[in-house]
Amino acid sequence: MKYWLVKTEPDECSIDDIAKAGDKGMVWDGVRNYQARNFLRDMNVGDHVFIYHSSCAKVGIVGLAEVTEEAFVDPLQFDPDSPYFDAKSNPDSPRWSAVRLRFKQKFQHLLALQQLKQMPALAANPLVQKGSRLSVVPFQVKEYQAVLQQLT
DNA sequence: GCCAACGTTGGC
DNA sequence: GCCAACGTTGGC
Repeated sequence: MKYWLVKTEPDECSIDDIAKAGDKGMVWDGVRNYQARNFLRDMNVGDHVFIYHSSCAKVGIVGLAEVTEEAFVDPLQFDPDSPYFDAKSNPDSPRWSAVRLRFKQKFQHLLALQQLKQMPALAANPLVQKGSRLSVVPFQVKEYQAVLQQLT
């Protein structure tokens, strides 16, 4: 099993929205960065995924989800009405992928970016590095465990 | 709203 | 292949 973190703007899709989606989970689409896409494609069913709220008042890790469907073609890239439409994506070899995520839990407290930056276990993680804009971030087992420990 | 840092595009 | 210009991300 692998561990990840995905960023989301709570105005668009918050941890509560993921919770509301229930057991069917929700399609995690709209990723338009190659490095992030490649990480999406590395996800396997059962992997754990931290949910991180970005571009908002309370930035940080808010909950946990799991992968319920491995990478498939992101439909929005072929939808001209979508902000995620990509005219240059070839249907014979689609550029962008999506996964399906299902809610596991919402943490009682936010683990703020400020706190994450102070954790030695996360020092090497792209999430806390200056200028990093990666929206899908891999977590090492020890990084994952350190986050969970910080939450208890 | 500001702006630093980054990724992508496209001319050459 | 270089690199300037541009658009986007995301913390503050």
